[in-house]
Amino acid sequence: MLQRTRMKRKSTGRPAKERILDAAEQLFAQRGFYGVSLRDITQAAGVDVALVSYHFGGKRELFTAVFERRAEVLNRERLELLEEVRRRALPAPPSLEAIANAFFEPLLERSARGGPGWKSYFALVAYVNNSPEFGPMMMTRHFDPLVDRFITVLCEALPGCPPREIYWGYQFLTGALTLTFAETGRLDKLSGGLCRSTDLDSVRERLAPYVAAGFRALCERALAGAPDKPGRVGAARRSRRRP
Amino acid sequence: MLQRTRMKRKSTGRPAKERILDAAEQLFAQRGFYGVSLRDITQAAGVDVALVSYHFGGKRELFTAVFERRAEVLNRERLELLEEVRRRALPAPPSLEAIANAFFEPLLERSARGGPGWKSYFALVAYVNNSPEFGPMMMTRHFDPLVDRFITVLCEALPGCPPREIYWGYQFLTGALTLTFAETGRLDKLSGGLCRSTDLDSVRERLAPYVAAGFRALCERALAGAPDKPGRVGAARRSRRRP
DNA sequence: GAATATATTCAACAACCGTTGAAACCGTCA
DNA sequence: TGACGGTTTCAACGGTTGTTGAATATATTC
Repeated sequence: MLQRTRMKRKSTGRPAKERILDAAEQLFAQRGFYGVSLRDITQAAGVDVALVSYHFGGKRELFTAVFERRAEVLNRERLELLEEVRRRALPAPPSLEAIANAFFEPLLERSARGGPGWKSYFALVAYVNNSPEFGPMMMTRHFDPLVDRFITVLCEALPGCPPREIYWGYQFLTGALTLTFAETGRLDKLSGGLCRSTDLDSVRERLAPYVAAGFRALCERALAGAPDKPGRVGAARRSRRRP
Repeated sequence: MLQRTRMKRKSTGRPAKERILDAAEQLFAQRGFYGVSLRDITQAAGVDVALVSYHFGGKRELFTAVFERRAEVLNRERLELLEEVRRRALPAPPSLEAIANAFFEPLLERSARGGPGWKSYFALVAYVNNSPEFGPMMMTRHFDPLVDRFITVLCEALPGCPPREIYWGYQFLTGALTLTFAETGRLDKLSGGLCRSTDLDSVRERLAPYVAAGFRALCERALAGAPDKPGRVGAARRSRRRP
């Protein structure tokens, strides 16, 4: 009677929806949104293509679902750590090192010891953060409240420092962190094996002192009388403190 | 006799090969390698699709051609500036600020005042540098000799500093620079207009002090007896300077 | 001006893309 | 058992992808 025999379903324990998210997480992190097809993803997940439309609605929605899955738990943890650091230092503001550490320590910890999914996730965040197309919308939507809070605490820790300097310092910090999470392996080649970009413990030890010193330098530069528009080096010195 | 009438060619002065490179530069920078089709590019260039295969061989080769076009002139200029900075400081090594400045000043200058092509190009380099797929190969091939030279000079400027620290400091520096060139506009939103990510003069003034202070902090941390594996914070302090 | 080399156009190719609808499978509760 | 709702499979859709070959147009050379 011409009945078709269907493939038995894979049924590898984990529900299909999460298998899709896992596979998409890894592939999107490796090759970006456009570099991966739904068939790449569903094949890696051992699942039919149509399930993406069924469970998520479309490719775009799958992409944001992957991005959102781990964002909230992460933000909560980082915020709690920041407030704890703040409480411990009372009545003084916490050190810049402690603030910076609260910012990226939960990320480095999970990337190093949270399993391969987390590692892919941070590479994906690095991709999104650097993307002119996805970056502004997705990062802003999910991470801005947290970043605002960090900026506020940084301002308290650097009294008298113009907020503009804090924002630029944060920009440099997040850039350094982003490239680290991209884990392109370039540092390994460059250093001839002296540094391994997967060695997140090395990052953990160094990033906080690095950016803390950077913040202080920015603050000093601003307070020590850098004019609004220094132009060339000579002109800057000349126009300062006109008698 | 059924002769087909052909479209007259566009002939907008500039040769087709360079028009393709220009359009590809802008579009690849915006949406990455996979986010742009050859038809997007050739349509923006006002040129037939088949010309890509004819002039470059294929999409991949076009991508690398775009990347290579401005790399050499850039490297030469940066290297000359570095050697000039070095010469001027003799017999002492140049300051960290001067070295860092020589590293990114030619980039910022051309991005700000070199025309839209240059601006797109640096966004493209940011994309490549953060890409796990293209980054290691393309960056290494075109920029490693230059970076090696900069690392050497940095080591001279920080005598006694373990080279490992220099490499990590360079990693953070290039990460901050990369995110800046991506120009996602996120900093603008975050700061409520207080900072503009397109304001490369602000970057120029701040990046050198920031990273120079960071390098010094890394060096001090290494020399001040940071153990090889500090583990947790408490353990690190306890094991230092055992009597 | 004819011959030649280079450049560009056009049409088509097979492969792949995201998405869809209908059918089949599955466990659950009545 | 039978009906039912949530999942999954299958096949197909129209559109787009990178690439190719032949025909045509333009420039160069003798």
